[in-house]
Amino acid sequence: MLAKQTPLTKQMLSKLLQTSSSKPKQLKKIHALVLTSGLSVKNSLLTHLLENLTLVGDMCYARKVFDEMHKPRVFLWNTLFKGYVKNNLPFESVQLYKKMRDLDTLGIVATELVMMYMKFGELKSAQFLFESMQGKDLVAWNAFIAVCVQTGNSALALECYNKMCADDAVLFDSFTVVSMLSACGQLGSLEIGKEVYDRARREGIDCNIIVENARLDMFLKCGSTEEAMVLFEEMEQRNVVSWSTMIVGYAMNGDSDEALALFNMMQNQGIRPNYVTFLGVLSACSHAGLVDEGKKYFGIMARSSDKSLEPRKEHYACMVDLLGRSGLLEEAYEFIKNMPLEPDAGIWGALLGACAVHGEIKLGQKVADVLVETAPDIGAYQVLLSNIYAAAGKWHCVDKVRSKMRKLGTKKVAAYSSVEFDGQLHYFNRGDKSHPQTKAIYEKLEEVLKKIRSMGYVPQTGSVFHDVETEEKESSLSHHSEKLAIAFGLINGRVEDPIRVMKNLRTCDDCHVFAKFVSRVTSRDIIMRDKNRFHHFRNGVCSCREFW
DNA sequence: CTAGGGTTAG
Repeated sequence: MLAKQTPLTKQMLSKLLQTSSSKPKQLKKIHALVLTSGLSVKNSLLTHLLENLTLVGDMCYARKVFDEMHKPRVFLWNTLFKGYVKNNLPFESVQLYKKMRDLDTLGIVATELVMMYMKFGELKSAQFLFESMQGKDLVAWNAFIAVCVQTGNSALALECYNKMCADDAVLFDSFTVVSMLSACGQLGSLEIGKEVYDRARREGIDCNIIVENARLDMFLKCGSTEEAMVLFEEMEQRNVVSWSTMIVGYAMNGDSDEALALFNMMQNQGIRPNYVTFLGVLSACSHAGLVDEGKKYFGIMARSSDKSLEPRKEHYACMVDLLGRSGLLEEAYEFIKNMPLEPDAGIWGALLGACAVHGEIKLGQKVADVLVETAPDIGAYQVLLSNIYAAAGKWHCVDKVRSKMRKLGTKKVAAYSSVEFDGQLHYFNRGDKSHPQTKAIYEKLEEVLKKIRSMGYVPQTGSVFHDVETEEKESSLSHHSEKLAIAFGLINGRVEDPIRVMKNLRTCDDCHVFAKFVSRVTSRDIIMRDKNRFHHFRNGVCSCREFW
């Protein structure tokens, strides 16, 4: 009764729409109320309704409401698109996109949508939409390339860059260059990275500090600390990102002394370190086993009056890594238990990694149990646990972990290595026979194995995690992806150039020993990047000094 | 009312 007599006001409707968020039926009722209220229906009033409908997933009704709107603004299109993304309806969104095609808001919304798909892990949808976009402008191309790199799809970014270069309608700019240098760093593609940069120079693109920082990072991620240092010294300006890039890069390349020296120089020059800088410093300590120094720097952060330098989860993970790697497993465990932040999978993962390095079964098991709860979908942790069991010869436990993984559908990431040659990346899996030079590669491998065996190389069968006979273990080991990659490098590269091998996972003991021997008998430098760090092999010695 | 792209770390 009362409701009928009380005139419905905009404020009331707006309130109503804001508070009722989760019941589709209620939302439809309110919509009816809006339509019959006689109030002039403004888009702003319908915005909440649209948002709520997309939240509850009633996209059909959301579309109906949207179609009733008068000249919807960009953000309203966006709301609907976001709804489609969230409810995983790529085809509807493309349909909507086609409708939008005649309007001038086209590019902006579609670009944002493509990025959103990528960030949701919907690679196929993102590609589908991106390719359906007609007359893409520079920003659209750049956005796609950038988001590819950000989501770890650098190979796709490279592909896209080539397509963009082939398209006469767009020219690239410094944004493109930065993303591409970043992509080349990820891929370990030194030649292509240089090519991109040289082309930018030729075409008169303004190579500002961001471009140079990206190039610096590219050199370091490709293991070329020499070129990075030359560039760093030549740079007209250096900001905190330049310094941090150097510190992080040198730490990753195993030169902790240089990393810490850079940190001191930076402070002497009055550049304030930020939290990323400290991540580099801590990781430098970690890779060199400098426990006391690491604690010192962590203490500096914790005591700093600068709020932005308060240790974050990543710093705690670094400390766990530092303690654990140095064999202080119990201390690392206590450190986690006492930390003021909620430990995440990355922190527990660091401890599990350390348990694996030191063959610590009991603690490893405990940590793995925690990780099954917090990150059941990350196969790497289960693999670590199973490796710990395997190293101790507890094969029935290995089987248990494996069958559990099978039951949960947890996937292992397959190991692969790559080597760049002649501006082209060559990929190898374990036991790979797909490369056109397969025959020559395996012959080279045999030849080298024979030579280094006579010099005392013994396969480290301890790093085979299957319960098989020794002979089988050796043959399984000898075809690891990094060995194939090294053999490929021996055949193809110039003798004076190092062989740069990029591996997606941690390398094994045997491949590490193998690379040392090979660097000695062939007099070639081998630079190997694994998931954690670089190993620079020269004349039978590795830069890591056996601590990794 | 605003609203698409870039560097270090994860």
